[in-house]
Amino acid sequence: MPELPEVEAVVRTLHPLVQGQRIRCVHVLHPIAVKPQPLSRLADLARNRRIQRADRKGKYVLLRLDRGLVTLHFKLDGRLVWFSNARELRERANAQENGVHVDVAFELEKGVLGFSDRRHFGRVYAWDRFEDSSGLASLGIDALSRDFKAARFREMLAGSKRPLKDFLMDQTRVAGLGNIYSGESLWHARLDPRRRAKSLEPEEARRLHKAIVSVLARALECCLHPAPDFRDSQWWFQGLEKILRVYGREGEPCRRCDGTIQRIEQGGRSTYFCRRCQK
DNA sequence: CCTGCTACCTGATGGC
DNA sequence: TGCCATCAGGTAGCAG
Repeated sequence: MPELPEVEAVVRTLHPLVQGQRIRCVHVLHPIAVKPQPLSRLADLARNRRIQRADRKGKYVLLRLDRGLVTLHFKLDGRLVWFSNARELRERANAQENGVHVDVAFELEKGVLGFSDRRHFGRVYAWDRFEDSSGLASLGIDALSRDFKAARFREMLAGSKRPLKDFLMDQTRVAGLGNIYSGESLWHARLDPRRRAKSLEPEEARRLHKAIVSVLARALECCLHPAPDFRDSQWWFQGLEKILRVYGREGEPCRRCDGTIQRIEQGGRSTYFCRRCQK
């Protein structure tokens, strides 16, 4: 489950399900999901703790406990699943029939929250304090937060010679954009992804800031309708295609000019853009 | 400090 | 059909 809007939608759905609940038991069904932390670390920290709230920073989901916190990162394919009770978890988790892949499960007073990632890139970690997680502690300004302001963004751009696409993907500067929405934002701002960040004129920087904010807002709306449903194993975000202007459209016509969408590689990832109108 | 590259995994898809 | 190559919405860790 990829970028910031998807994670935000998940957290908004998750929060009312778990707030105030005590974690009765933690099951690590696929130990790779907690590596490299010691196997017992998660259960030791989380068992019998109460979840004060579920929230989000960048693409991380946080379960803030009455002591310590749990972080979940979905990487490319991770997701949440929900079971009514421990019995349903036992019967269905990683079962042949009617089975659901589950890596880690938190048995709550009411319901069971599961973390699932067949690809095993995703991770679930336990921390005493927020700052102990280097990934979390190094995150930059959250792209959906009020602190993400045009003036500040312009200063950050001015301090980097990296290509715009790489700059936007860097979570230590602006947290939340990934491969899809960084490319979409650059298309909306009519900027060439290969341009050096510091080469932007003030007006271009403002345009990019505005594009990021509006792309994320539209994507979040889309992710909330319909809202995530952790009970439905088929559930996934619907209708994202209709808001995407360039992603995955190599060889197809640009939606703004007579150009054709190209695919290039940047930092080992695919970038889609229109050479004709993105300058 | 900054940057670029690779590894980490599994599954879907398309060409032959 | 089978086999192989390529691709996938992310980040940590490492070398230079």
